[in-house]
Amino acid sequence: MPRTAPATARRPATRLSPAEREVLDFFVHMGKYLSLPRSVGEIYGLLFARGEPLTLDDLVAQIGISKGSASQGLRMLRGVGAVRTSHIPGDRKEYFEAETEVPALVKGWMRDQVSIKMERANERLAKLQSVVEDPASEAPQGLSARVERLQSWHNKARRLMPLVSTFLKM
Amino acid sequence: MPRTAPATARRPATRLSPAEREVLDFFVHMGKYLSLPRSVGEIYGLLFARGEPLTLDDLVAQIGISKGSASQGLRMLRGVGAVRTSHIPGDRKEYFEAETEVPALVKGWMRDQVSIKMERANERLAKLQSVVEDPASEAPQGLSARVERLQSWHNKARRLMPLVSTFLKM
DNA sequence: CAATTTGTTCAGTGTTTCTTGAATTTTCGG
DNA sequence: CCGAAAATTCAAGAAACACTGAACAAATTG
Repeated sequence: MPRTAPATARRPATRLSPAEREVLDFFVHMGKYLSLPRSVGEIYGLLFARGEPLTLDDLVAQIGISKGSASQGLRMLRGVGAVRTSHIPGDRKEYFEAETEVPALVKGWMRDQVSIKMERANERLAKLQSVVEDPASEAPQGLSARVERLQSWHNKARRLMPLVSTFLKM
Repeated sequence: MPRTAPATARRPATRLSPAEREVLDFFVHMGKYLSLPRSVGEIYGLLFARGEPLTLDDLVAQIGISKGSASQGLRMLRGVGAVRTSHIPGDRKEYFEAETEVPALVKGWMRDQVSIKMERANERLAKLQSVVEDPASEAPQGLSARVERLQSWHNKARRLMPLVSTFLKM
């Protein structure tokens, strides 16, 4: 019976310690809750585990992902402030380090994920409201009122955000 | 004669009013923020727009999705409390109605999405902590402290949840 | 209890999203 | 500036996810 490789074959990463494996795994799973690709969780996980700056090539070699994934994942992580970069004089490489301060992470996440989406939601809601109120749109009975209620709750949620931010930074 | 449909054919939904279309669209987009499949946004959208109970077949016909999708989407929506069911005496059909009260929606979402994930995260974190503290796991310098900090922030977030709930129900 | 209507399940298929790796661009030490 | 090293881009392939539709199960009715 020909032994077919399992569909979920893992890549040949250089050895990580059990503790490091566990950290990667942890962040991969947490990342799933935020719909982040596996590679992003792995990258942040390794940087978090090590606690010291690593180069892109380090990440590629140790995790066993492609340079492309590493590059894109790092850009994303830098974008939300989860990863910082630094340089060593006389060394051309870029060094990446995990931001492990939760308040900083929350701040970046609020800014880049939550606020933008709130803004978008607000625009869409305004558009919806105007369409619904146009008689030509043939809105069903009572829809206008329901949409209005949605709007008021949306505003409430917006007012809540700063509170959450404050709380998590205490 | 075998009529072949184009691969990306849109489904032939029966006519929805412009207002209804807009509502579907709105919830499809909001659903994306929560990684919900399009069909779920459409189903909730139509129920929200109409504001009255509809049958599964109504949804299938009006939105233009398959019975399978409708059934699964409705189960999910019922699961989080976004849709209620009812019956009409002497009618075999099941009727579905949107829960439009935001406090009720928040409650269901908290219970089914947030709390469960917090619980899972907590378990994983505990496991991570125990692995990291085991000398055999060869944890890098300082990792143990970082994980501990993570734990304390997690607890903080848990304490925040009831606050958010309360605020949104005011 | 057979016929009919309603709702569910799930294997197959289509679509979206992620990853890879080679080509390309950028960077900086010499 | 030049050349090699570092990083990015992106087309193609792989994997994950959603949708369909037909088979099935459950419920109701004549």
